[in-house]
Amino acid sequence: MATTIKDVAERAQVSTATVSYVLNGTGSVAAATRRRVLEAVAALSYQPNHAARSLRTRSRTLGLVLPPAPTALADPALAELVAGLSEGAADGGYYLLLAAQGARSETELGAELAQTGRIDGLVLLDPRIEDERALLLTAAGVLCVAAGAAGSSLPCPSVDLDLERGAYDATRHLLQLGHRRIAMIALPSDLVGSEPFYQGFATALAESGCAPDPELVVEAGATQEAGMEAMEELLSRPEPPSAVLAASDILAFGAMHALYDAGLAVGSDLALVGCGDLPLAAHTHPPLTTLRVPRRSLGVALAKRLIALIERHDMEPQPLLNLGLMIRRSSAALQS
Amino acid sequence: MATTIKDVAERAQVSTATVSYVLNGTGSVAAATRRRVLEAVAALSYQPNHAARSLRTRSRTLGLVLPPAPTALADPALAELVAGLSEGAADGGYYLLLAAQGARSETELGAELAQTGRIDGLVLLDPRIEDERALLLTAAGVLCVAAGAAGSSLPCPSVDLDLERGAYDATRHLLQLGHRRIAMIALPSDLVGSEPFYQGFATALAESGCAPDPELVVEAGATQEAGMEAMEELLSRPEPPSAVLAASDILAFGAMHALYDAGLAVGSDLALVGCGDLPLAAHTHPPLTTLRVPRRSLGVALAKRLIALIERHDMEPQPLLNLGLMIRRSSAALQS
DNA sequence: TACTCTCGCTTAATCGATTAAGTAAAAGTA
DNA sequence: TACTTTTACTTAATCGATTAAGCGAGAGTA
Repeated sequence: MATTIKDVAERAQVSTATVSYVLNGTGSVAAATRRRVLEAVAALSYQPNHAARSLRTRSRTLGLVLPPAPTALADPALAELVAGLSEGAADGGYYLLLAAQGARSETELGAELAQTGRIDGLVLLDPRIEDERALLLTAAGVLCVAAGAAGSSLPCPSVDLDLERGAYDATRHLLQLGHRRIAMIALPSDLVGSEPFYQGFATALAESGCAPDPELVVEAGATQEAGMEAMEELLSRPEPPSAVLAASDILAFGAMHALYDAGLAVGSDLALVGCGDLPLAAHTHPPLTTLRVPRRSLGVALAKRLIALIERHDMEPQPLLNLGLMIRRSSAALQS
Repeated sequence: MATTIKDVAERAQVSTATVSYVLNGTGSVAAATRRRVLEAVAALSYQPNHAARSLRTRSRTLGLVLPPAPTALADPALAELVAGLSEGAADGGYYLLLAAQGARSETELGAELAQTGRIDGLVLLDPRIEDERALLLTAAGVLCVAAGAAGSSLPCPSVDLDLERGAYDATRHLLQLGHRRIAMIALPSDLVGSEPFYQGFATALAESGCAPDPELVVEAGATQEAGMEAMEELLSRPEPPSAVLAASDILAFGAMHALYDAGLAVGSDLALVGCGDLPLAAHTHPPLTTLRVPRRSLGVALAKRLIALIERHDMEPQPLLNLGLMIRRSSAALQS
């Protein structure tokens, strides 16, 4: 039998209410009594029952709905984020509940988890502009935070990456290497991150006097195949680029593939920069220059933001998380 | 306000007990009444409160303690397994609770989660021989399953990979390519998987008449560095191997590094086979021949096994999960 | 002195489900 | 017919915590 608050109360010669007051720091308890209670707690190694507690209060659990079948390559990103989430949750005395999205939509699942009191709040990944999930869940009273991008008008708080600055830095890097015809392979434009990323790219170009050529900006999907096709498209331009910024590593991997097929050497013939710094990025040939996303920190920050929302703490607005440019051999100085 | 069983009872003109009987399929309820209840449930889109339910019964939650700071490279493996776990949990009406291991040991955390009724059972990864966690937790009455290897004498059930067969197949593959001096880089020998893996290796060699040379079997750690050092050691032998079987992809990556440093071409100068089929394995140069571990299925099977244990279902012993040999360019026919 | 507060506790209601025990009516049995 | 049994429910106890309400005793105030 697990020890209950009753056992503790008996041993400490007080009522269960007093034990609860001591443990929660509510109520007023004499120092001597408090000590007796704490001794009893320690002696019995008492841990309050979760169900009983959350029947009256919160469940102290954050939720995350896993994408139906994560692309193998995308996994490390998720894993790191999840690790961060559960770390941030733990710091605040929370746990992380993972739900596999089966037949039901993320929205339905999230709503159910919240309504049954299993979770106190939900983390939304890859938010989109006018994100339907965020709208419906927030309307249903489910607390949410999104892993977003600054300036997005989501109905819920978000923790934001400075994608604009990241793209700016990456583009500056290419400019400094002497490139002028710089292309961009973009993610679907309805992802909240797409706009700021493009902005950073465009700003850097504008500053150096070369306006972005619409011919050299291709919106792709999110898969490696999409990156490959986008690269092929860029290569078929009358004046192909000498450098390419891809909005994700996955897209960059696809682009590398297309370049390989075209007999072009990444690095020397064409500079390529990705975004994400997946583990794979350091191991391609040549290793991929890319923007490192602090995924673990992002996870931690998301958890903390959500907990603050749940507990109605005020929270100073969080700074944008910076992406660091990892310079590797896929981006080299312009030849010829 | 969330709708409760009381609301449903009122609307269906029955007592809350009847509603509970209908929903749980216990008790005997007239068809007409059952229909009225189900209608009310649907009309109010009622979902039983989790805390209240698990106060009387189980929490329908499986637990997993995350390693403190997962190696970046090892992550994709974990991610896929976790996806499988939560899928398997969902199939059985369970969810997956993730706990970040902070200062406290996995054993302590697991015991707490179980004792507070947050989880009904725990999944143990990378079990070792005489695994302390499994021993202590099982002794404390915490239900566990381990991702193990056949024949291991863990105090809890496990779902097993056929590592012996996998290593056998991989070694056969190398033998068929004409290799005779085949080395093995092993994982720490206290992991339950190490012994069967070596057995498979040794059996294949014995069958073809060449006994394993103790000089060519190196026990390494689990990191890439360990793999690199092990490979260096093998290369320093008077008669170095022409082929190497590494017990994990990570070790193989390290080995590739060492080979690269030694100026040897993987594939042509020396054949290399890994185990795990991490996403990275298909993208190394040359791509790594490796044993694919069905991580998702393993996760699903672990969840199902644990749920059976929790619900005291008898379960026919599960077959070993097979590893498939993914033949890539790192293993080629013996030169000269 | 008489009154009001505050302190330190206890009693008991409560959260929302499950389930043992009880009961009236219908069905089966002798 | 008179009984047992089964069916289809209801009532109320229960899980283990939190917390509002209550209550003496001692301190503070007029």
